[in-house]
Amino acid sequence: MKSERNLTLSDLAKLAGVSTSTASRALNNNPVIKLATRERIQALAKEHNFSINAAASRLRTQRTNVVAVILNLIEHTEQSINDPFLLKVVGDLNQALNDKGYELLLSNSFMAKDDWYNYFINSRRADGIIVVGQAKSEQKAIDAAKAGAPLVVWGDSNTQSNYPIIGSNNRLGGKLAAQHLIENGHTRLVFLGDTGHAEMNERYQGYLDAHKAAGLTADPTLVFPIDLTSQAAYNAVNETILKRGLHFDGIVSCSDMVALGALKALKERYISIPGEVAIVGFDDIAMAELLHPALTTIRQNTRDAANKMVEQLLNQLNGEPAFSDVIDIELVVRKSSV
Amino acid sequence: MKSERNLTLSDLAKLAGVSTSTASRALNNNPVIKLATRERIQALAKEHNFSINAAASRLRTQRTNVVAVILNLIEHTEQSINDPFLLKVVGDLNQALNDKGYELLLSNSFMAKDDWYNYFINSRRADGIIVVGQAKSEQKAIDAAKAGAPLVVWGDSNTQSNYPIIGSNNRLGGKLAAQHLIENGHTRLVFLGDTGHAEMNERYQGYLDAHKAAGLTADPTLVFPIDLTSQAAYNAVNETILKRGLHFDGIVSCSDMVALGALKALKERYISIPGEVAIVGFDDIAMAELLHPALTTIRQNTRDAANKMVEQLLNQLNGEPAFSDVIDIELVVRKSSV
DNA sequence: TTGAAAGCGTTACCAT
DNA sequence: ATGGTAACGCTTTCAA
Repeated sequence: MKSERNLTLSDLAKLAGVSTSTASRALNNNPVIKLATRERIQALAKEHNFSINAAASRLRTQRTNVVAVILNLIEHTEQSINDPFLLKVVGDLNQALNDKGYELLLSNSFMAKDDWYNYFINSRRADGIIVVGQAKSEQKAIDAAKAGAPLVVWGDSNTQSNYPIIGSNNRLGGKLAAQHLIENGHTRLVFLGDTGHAEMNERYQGYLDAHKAAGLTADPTLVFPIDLTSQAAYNAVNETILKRGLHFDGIVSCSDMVALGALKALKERYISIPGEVAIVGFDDIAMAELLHPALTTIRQNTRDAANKMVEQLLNQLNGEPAFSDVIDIELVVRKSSV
Repeated sequence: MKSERNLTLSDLAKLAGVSTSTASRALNNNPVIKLATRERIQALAKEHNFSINAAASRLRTQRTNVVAVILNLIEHTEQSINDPFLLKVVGDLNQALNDKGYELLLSNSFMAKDDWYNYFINSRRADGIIVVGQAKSEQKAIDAAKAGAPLVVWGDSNTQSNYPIIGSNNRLGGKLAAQHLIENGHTRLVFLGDTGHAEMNERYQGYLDAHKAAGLTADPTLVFPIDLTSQAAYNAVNETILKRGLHFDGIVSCSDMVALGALKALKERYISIPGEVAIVGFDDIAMAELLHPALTTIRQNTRDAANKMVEQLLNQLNGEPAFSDVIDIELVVRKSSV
């Protein structure tokens, strides 16, 4: 109930007839305390609904057991916050962090103060930072890492950086997507994505790899450097068809949401999929298999990625070296391409 | 840099040639301190990258300025974590909380320990709790509120409870959806949603209201009490058509994701939409307007809802009374129904 | 308008 | 195996 003053550790110790030190050790399962004593005190704590005061504990230990997760949204495209892929990553991170005894403080790049190191780490709000989404400018992450913030970024792991980056094998993903379309007889492939963005550029390189491997030359006018939103994709596909007619027969998209926008533009014009235009997405969000036609896509293993990000962050917290790493991806073939 | 010991408030005070008290007041913009002094010290803090130690501050003030947001997922349907609607709500809550100077600690009902009051409030991890998604059982919320946790729940605001519930006008939503279909000549309306769930039942009541208002009698065999997932909807629609043929001409869905599953089942059978079957969703997630056909739906104003939830939570934190409240909804007509 | 000092509740060092 | 005690860094009461 609200009224009764909160039990403190020393109150609990008194109830148990031991010192505060012993009570503290008992609750932390310190083996130096006799097992019987430990169990007795833990039971007493439960009985009295006692919880360690996290603020005091954090002040004393200088650790919070909290990790700040920053969604690095791209300015001016508020859409990206609606991308289901992000939620999946956040959900998996929450799971992975909880498994290791950490909690997740959610933030995003619009709201987080500029100085991530000071705001989260120096102020002891969190022990480390995980950034989801490599924006075009990574200055804040670079600064934070330079200041000494334990930090892991989701993004393109080939990028040179002073912090570990975990990400999918984007180049392979782009290659698998284009290769799949080429093998099914589509050769004029639109690339829907901004090659100025590190991850997207990797996918584009993979797209080029596939062309080269097939002895084809990619047409640079088929690259549409759009924002990562359905709306942008819809507009881009509409415009190019208006201007040049149906001058392509396949689309490699940088996300499933982007593919969705493209799909809509095509369907509105009664262009048959995959007959006239085949399309491949990226991410494999839940919705992909529910579209009509179901969307062929490159699945990113977010569970695995989340675990690896947390692992590399914990390495830093423990003073061990941490490294960038690549996550396997796989092509999931559905009706939009065959 | 990592090596240099952290500046404390008293260090900063020394640098400024004032007492710790003065420095503390200056950083908190306490008007009792001369403006010039305040500005001088704030500038000094910025210059030295000083940040108040949140742990110490929280211990001393007994406030965290953190709110725990718990995603109350329904066991056994892991899909719900993928519902984009949830991310939207979380994003808006983050925004609303930040506007009021609070941070968002993310949790979900699988991971949050059973005893929310103890874990979040008693332990001073957070000042209050916002629960998103009224599961069928609200026992944890009831217990937390009984224990004195400042608590607000997103759900059906008509439910009797010992805590404020903010939610959409679900009954009106259900009515608008059914009414819209009826007005467009559809009279055998499937209701896709579990009426054992408070919010869904309200929508169902609205669905019944619309029938009554039109002088129609709803057919109880058209109610499919499915889980809130696309897959469940897909299966339910497939099965009923297999068993009974196309014995309905409209669908009122309990979420856009559910509508998506239904849509897929219909399209696979080449049933024309909205010609043979018209369909209305619920939520208005970003994807709704991008489906083909674009999905008519009931828009939930999550921004407004987030602000109201935060408002009612702050009321409790300030010892003021807090109340349940209803959020306006609106019918958004698109191609899936006309 | 400013300063001194107590105290928030824990943990960990040093004793025993 | 357990206890005494200092210290973590801040805010706030009281005094000047």
